[in-house]
Amino acid sequence: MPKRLICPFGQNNLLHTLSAADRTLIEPHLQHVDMDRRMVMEGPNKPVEHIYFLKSGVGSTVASSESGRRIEVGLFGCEGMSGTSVVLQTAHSSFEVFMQISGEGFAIEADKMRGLLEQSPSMQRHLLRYVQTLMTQTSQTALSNGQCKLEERLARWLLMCHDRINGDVMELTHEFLSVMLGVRRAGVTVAIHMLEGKGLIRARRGEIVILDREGLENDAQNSYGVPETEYARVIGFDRPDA
Amino acid sequence: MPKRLICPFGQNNLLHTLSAADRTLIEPHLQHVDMDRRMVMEGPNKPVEHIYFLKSGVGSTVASSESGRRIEVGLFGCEGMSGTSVVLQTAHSSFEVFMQISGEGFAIEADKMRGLLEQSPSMQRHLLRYVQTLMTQTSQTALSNGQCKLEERLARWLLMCHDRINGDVMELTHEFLSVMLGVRRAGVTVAIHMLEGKGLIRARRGEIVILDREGLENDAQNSYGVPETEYARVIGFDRPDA
DNA sequence: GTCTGGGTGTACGATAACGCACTGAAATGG
DNA sequence: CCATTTCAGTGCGTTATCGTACACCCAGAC
Repeated sequence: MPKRLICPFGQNNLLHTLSAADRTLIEPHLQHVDMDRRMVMEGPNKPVEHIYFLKSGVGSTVASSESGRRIEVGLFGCEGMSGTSVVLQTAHSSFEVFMQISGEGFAIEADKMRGLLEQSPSMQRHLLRYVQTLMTQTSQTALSNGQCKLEERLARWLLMCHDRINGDVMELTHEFLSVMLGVRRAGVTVAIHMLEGKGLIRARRGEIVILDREGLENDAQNSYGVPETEYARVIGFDRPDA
Repeated sequence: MPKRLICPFGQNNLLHTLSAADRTLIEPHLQHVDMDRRMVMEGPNKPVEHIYFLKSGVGSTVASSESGRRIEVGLFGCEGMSGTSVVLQTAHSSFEVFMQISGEGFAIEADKMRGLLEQSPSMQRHLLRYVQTLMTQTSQTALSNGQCKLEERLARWLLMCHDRINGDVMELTHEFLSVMLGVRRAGVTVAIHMLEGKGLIRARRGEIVILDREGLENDAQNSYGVPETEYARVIGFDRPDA
């Protein structure tokens, strides 16, 4: 049976799972925004100005070193948010966070968010618990980067992305994936052919379609699943209202 | 000029940098403990029972997947603490956390810690800011695992460990390092010889001595330094008292 | 229609690690 | 002191990925 993060597409699950009181508190401050591909939500060593809760689309957190190496360390969609450093009470982010796949979301000013966190311990608690799942995700990424073959890492990435989109079609170029995974573009092409050869995906120009999700999970060799399970446990998908 | 996390050896810097009021609050609950190598501070999918603030020694956070792959995703000494999932308001940890290099520390029961966090927003804020530096560390580990050669990763690891010990001598076996870095034991042996050949370290049976810290930082090619700088900024090393 | 550029397929030698296996040296413990 | 265990050094064929390079294909622009 396939595991999967059941993302309530078209609404943000972090907001959805807030208590009624907290939702009432935050809603007046949320502005609807279109989030286009490549839109930058925060930048390294810059103060976070806005926090974004996605309703659709996928965002990516990329770490970099002074020597210009880059790699994706986190990914989120309608289950998550940007701006976790505000939740952790530091103004700055060490990472670049930007949109990978266009979508829509809600923005809130960082200062307002800080005020709400102070005002509502339950909201703070909720978002802190989300941060924990993010840490788990990043840790599993570190594990994956250190121990898995490219094919496996690609399978994992596609699964995580698939969880966060509506349907089975993703608009992605090999070039783009190579940046996320921190490998050669040509390497991605080969890995994609492997997965395609096994009938797990279909690749077209600028597009990858998931054909066999369960097969992909198998191929990912358990490098998928840990943060997803944790998310279901610590956040869940139901409104807490009685 | 070498960068370096200046760890106030022999006391815990997170406790040291608390406000006087918060120190008064937490001190009655702290129990002094000897922390031997291999001592387990928390285990995967188990509730955290105690939180440890190290005064000396080094602890390690290891992520694992169902298929048994393991790799270190974080490391801390007298600058940090275990049990961050309590700070993030989830009872459980996804990781195994254990001592790598024996030392001493303070233990506090998880429930008491939760109470203190609720009671003192400033203490919570302080520890949350520490969590942010940990996230940065894990992210840089993910970057390092994905993009750097073994020699570079080893240099980074040795630097991080060096920051957290007193002096330049570390008791470590190749076997042990191979687990931390997620590579073959024989690979570690070769990498150590590289660094030794450059005169950066000296290796004996079960022991590595740092000879040229600045040279090591050079060798690590900027894969060292980001979380260390962030720690200095968000936590610092001075008491906040006026 | 042709041009142009982004995206993809492919090749090939080089390199970093791997898995495995065996040896020897140093510590430990009766 | 000798037996045992732990740790380190080394070799060798194999594999994954790299760097680089080039040709092709498709979509939109002119």
